[in-house]
Amino acid sequence: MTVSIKDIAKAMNISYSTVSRALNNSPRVKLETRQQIQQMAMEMGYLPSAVARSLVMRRTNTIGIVVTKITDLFFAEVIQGIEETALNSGQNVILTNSDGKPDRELAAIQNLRERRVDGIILVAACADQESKRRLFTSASFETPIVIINNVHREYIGHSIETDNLDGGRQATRHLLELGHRRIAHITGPTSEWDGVDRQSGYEQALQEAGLVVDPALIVPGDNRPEGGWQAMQQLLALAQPPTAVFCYNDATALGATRAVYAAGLRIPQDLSIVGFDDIDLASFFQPPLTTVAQAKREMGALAVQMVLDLLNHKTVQDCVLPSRLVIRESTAPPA
Amino acid sequence: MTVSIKDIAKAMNISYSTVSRALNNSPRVKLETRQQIQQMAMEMGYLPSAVARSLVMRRTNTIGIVVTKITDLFFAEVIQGIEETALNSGQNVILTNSDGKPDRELAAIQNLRERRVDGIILVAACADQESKRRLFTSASFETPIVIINNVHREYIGHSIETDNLDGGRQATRHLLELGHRRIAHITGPTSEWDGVDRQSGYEQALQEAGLVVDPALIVPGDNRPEGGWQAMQQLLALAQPPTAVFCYNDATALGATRAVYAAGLRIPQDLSIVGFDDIDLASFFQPPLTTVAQAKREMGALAVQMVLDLLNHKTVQDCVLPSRLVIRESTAPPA
DNA sequence: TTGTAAGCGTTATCAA
DNA sequence: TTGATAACGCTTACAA
Repeated sequence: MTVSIKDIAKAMNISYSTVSRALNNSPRVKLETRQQIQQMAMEMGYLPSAVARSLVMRRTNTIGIVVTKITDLFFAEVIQGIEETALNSGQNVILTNSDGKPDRELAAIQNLRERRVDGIILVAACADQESKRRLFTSASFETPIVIINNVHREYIGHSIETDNLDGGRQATRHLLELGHRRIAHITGPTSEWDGVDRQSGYEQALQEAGLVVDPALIVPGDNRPEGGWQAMQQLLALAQPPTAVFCYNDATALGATRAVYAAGLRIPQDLSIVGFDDIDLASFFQPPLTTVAQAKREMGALAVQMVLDLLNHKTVQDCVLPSRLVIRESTAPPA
Repeated sequence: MTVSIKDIAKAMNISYSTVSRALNNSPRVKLETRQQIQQMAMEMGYLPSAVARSLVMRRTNTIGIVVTKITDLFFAEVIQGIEETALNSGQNVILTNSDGKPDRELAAIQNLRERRVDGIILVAACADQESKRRLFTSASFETPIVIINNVHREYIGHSIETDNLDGGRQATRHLLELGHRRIAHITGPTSEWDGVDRQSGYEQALQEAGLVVDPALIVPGDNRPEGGWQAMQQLLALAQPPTAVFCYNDATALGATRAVYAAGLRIPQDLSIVGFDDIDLASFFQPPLTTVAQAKREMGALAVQMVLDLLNHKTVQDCVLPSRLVIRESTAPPA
């Protein structure tokens, strides 16, 4: 039922190569017939087959994205950046979600490769190191892959990251400058490097200030509100609870906030909170959240550029983007 | 450079049809050679070409999704539902984002069709009626399309919706039962039918209660926090401000909440707020948001099932899912 | 300006 | 159990 160029050719009694040319607006076919063919194609409801075309062209003009968690607003905003510049470069974008499952991530990458996408962008890889290595050796050279965030240390390749260490430092320094001395940290999953770096930044800032890092004040979260909520409850139950908390990300901060209010305390009067990411929603939190902004759109744009460069065999460099503290109303001097 | 079955055949000095069979684990090739071939394929870093396969199979085993706004958490959660059941049915999923732009939506659909996906799910279509009609006539029958939410009235086809009217009614009745009499409504974009229905539900509930609908209490939002924030400011500036507000969705409610706090008022003591969607984050809002839940995952699951049925030429029915009021802490009797 | 034919990487139908 | 060979729907030399 699907109409092909052969059908059009048959209907018009011409060769199908002419139809192909006409449809591609080649000057090598007389303007008149070209228009007739296009007209006919339209009438017959012709829809070119990208799969046939890709097969012969050996190019799909699409970039595949694998995102770790589609419900994470930080990722969603990065993706918008990717799409924007990809579309402007004439590349289509298809997205797949691994839902934080390493095996699904690997399967998704494999799938995209089988589809012969021109390049792949991993928005926060979650697969383990070993699988990752296999990814970048073996059949690797075929499809350029660039990773945004959460790059494993050993991997030297094509990656874009925020300066997480400095971000963690900025957040913590801000709290120190406000006069806080008991500053807690709710971490992300320990398997993720960005979280490790943020925590290091936190520890560095404390040490700079001559404070000792108190392990009791470092509590694991899960990068979702649930984890922040639980972690904060744990912190509030401490004999000597913190007066400020630096959270792995904004979602964690939201959960932490909830726990604080539920305990009958106020923010920032009784407790200050800092997040990370600066998702669009953060300025609408109650109170508006002080947080460390990542250059989300830029990350996406850069990643696309990197894929494109790789495709053209240009050399590319790993890239670390600066983070930036955004002070809003969730932080204040201790009571 | 990419190795194909022909390369493997050549390397092993056998015909490539045998290779093909072996790789598909056909019993029609001797176990021993089968294993040898698979071994060799692995060593040579063979990665099958989905595009070549799709061309001959005339099946891609993938469902395409077009989502209106990837940063809308409601959509993100629906998508999770889609992926879950699609993957369980052996279908891959590729996602594209129209970012609320009708032309991008249309382009995305066209693109998915050219890729010959087996079916398309529109998560909240945004294109205008006329384009939509064209979509469902002309080349329409090729690719089954089902729409989740925001279905145009004229379109009778394959769609899944929440009972928005009843949802709006439930939300408003809840406020009425608490004793509110001046209840405002912050709408979604007026171009979207789900919003129209929610508003109708709101008006019906008021009328049931013998109240007149005051146009001054109906203010447009934009289905994002920004819109809710602005609308709420407008409402608070009224000579006689409302004591309760029903918002088009949770994001709007978040913005509205912010405006209330910024004005120095409390929720729910001074003003009650109800949202719509029940995104995962809603229970972490401050205060936890009373809202109308949509069956997000079920919608996704149902949509996939519908696509699959359509593919198998079964008849399917439009489907309206019930909505459910979730009472949390953002609503209380008026002061 | 148009047509013929090869080839892209598979699957599938025949024969052998 | 294996091998030729014809599709699938397109692009693109090369001929005419």
